[in-house]
Amino acid sequence: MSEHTTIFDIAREAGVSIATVSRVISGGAPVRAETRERVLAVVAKYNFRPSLVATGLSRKKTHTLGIIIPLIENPFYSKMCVALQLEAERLNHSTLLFQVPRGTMLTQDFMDQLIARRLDGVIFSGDVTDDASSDAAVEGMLQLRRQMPLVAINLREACHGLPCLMLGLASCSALAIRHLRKLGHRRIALIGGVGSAQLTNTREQGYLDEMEKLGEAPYPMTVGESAPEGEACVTSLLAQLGGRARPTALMAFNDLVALGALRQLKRIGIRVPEDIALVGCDNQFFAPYADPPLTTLDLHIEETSRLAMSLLVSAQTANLDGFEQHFEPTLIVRESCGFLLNDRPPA
Amino acid sequence: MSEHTTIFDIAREAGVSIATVSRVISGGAPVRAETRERVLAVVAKYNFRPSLVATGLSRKKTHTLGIIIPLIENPFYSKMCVALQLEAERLNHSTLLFQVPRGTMLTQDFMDQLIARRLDGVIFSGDVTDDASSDAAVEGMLQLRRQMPLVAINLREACHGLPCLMLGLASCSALAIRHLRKLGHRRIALIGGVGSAQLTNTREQGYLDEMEKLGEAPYPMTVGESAPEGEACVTSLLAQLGGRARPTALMAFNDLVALGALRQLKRIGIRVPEDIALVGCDNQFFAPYADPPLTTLDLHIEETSRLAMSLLVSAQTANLDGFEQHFEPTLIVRESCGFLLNDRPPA
DNA sequence: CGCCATCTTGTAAACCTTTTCATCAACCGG
DNA sequence: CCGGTTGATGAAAAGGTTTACAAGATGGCG
Repeated sequence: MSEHTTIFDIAREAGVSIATVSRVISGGAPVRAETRERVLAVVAKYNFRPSLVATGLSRKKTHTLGIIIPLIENPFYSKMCVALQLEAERLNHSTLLFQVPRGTMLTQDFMDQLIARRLDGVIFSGDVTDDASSDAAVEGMLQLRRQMPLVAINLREACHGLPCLMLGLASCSALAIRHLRKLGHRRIALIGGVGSAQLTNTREQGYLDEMEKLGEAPYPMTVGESAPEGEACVTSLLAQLGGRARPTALMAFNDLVALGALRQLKRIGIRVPEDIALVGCDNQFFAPYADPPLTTLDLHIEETSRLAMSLLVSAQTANLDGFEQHFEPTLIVRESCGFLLNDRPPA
Repeated sequence: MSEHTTIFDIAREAGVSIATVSRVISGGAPVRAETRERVLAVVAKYNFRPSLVATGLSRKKTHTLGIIIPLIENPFYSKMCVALQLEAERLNHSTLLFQVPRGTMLTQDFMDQLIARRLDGVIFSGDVTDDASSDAAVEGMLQLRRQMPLVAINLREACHGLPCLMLGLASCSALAIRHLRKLGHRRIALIGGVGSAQLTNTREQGYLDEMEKLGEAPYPMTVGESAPEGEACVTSLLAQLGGRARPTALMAFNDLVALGALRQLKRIGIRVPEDIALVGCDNQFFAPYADPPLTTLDLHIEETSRLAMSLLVSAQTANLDGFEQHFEPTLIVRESCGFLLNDRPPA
């Protein structure tokens, strides 16, 4: 396309040196008022902006951040991505988007590419599937961090001083189960999950802990995080009951799984919440529109994401090693668990 | 962070000049086999990759593309974004994500920023709200195109030779209405929309045209594109009937609006599909999980997005002026419109 | 054996900024 | 009136790569 006007063009037309132009533009050093005006006029005339690739080279700051998530289409990550991008923009940075599917590890090639781009930092989010890829993921993050600031969202536990914001995944289960408990449920099953072997700060962990406190044996666990998988989960759960009484309440890994469960339950004639209670997770936009509207948990991703992003850009001057913060979910009560008489909202 | 190894380091250690290193890396020019091996060994040893900001400067190609959409959280754009990013990656490019809310025009500042980043191209998608911002958007795209390749997804009509992929938005309405017609409906209303004054290739246009062919007066139109707005739309539609018989079928602007409508209809005791048929649009992931599952239209966004992206990168060598392609939606029949007796799928 | 074409490699310019250092003028206090 | 600041500006280096051009070596051919 057309040639870009450079700082030389501006300098020539304004009758000054390029150093002076640079000074009036970046505004750091003193320039005589009259000179500044003259330069500014030419700058305005040509709508000149210094090439960010050139400034990137000389300043060693690209004003570009990376976002690494499994898949934008997952509404959980959509939310995160919206908040991250908007916050980055507010802080004068652009965001490069990368999707690396869950369970896929960060290849050396991928990381080299990030490094070659000289990003000012990177946000990494995405659970890990099993111990092998978990270790690989952590290894990858550590390697990346050696080259650029990194903050992780939703790491399971503090490790190697990686700056990290942890969503209260285990708390989700705890909150949900306590809620169900108050409504009189004891036979509670967890459906869906990511099938990881290491359980620290996962919904699985919270479920197991809370059931133990309750003195109830946990139900067999199933794997899945999408709506179709949610359907399969209830089928599979029901098939694995082996004589044990059917649960009176289901806790879904997320709202997607809950949606699938809802459909499958309906299909086989189990009513929600009359026959079985159901609680979702993530408070997705569609949760209020399920039938019945889903009781769910809000993980405050937007807030967390914003914080992660501002932390990341501050990391360019401050040291974030070992930074760590936990976020607690809040319960959103709708109708999928039924109500005690005095809890029922005014109709 | 740690200093990066540069081409100088490699050259020194391999005992050659930087030009030679560059040649073995980019592989264009002939290098003696033995020299190549020696350089490659050092490159491997340090895991060297040329800085993309430096190559960007000297080659005038950043291998970076921009994606401009209104809001990732909207599942329509999520889908698009997934496909765009993945395809770009496949073609060895990274994607910068920008969200500019619908109705907000591209500010000069924003565009200058894109230009300053020396992007290799940009994908623009996002309907426009009214004529003023539509003109502004077109103006913006034209200005951008003067500086870098651009392809638009879902422009309403060919204009000024902007390369453009058009989703068959009007066809959606036509397809939906013809389907409803076959099921015996004539009193059909459109709910939701973007409230634009210029109707070319919009669902509104298709609706109006098709109703005219049908010899039916169109129902008043409402505005909205989210689920909560969908609820409001049915309320507002019902309030504006003014004595006219209630429609027997509703066509929603998209699945989100349909979801909202479903909820509101249920609330006021109108059953779907028994009392009123409903068709959505976009075939979102949640459409099969609505109750009843939504009959909807698939716009083939993934395919379109992939094409848009590959077009964009090819645009760096080819001329795309005036390129234009239309995509036709396909109807996805589920249960929200009911069935003629012989159409009912096997239970 | 001399000349030309071919390979291989190095030097240096170009890409576009920022920033350090130097220069020069003006100004201040003594 | 002079040495020392201070302020404004330019020259040039640095940042990391690609590439046009030059140069040296090698081989073929007459």
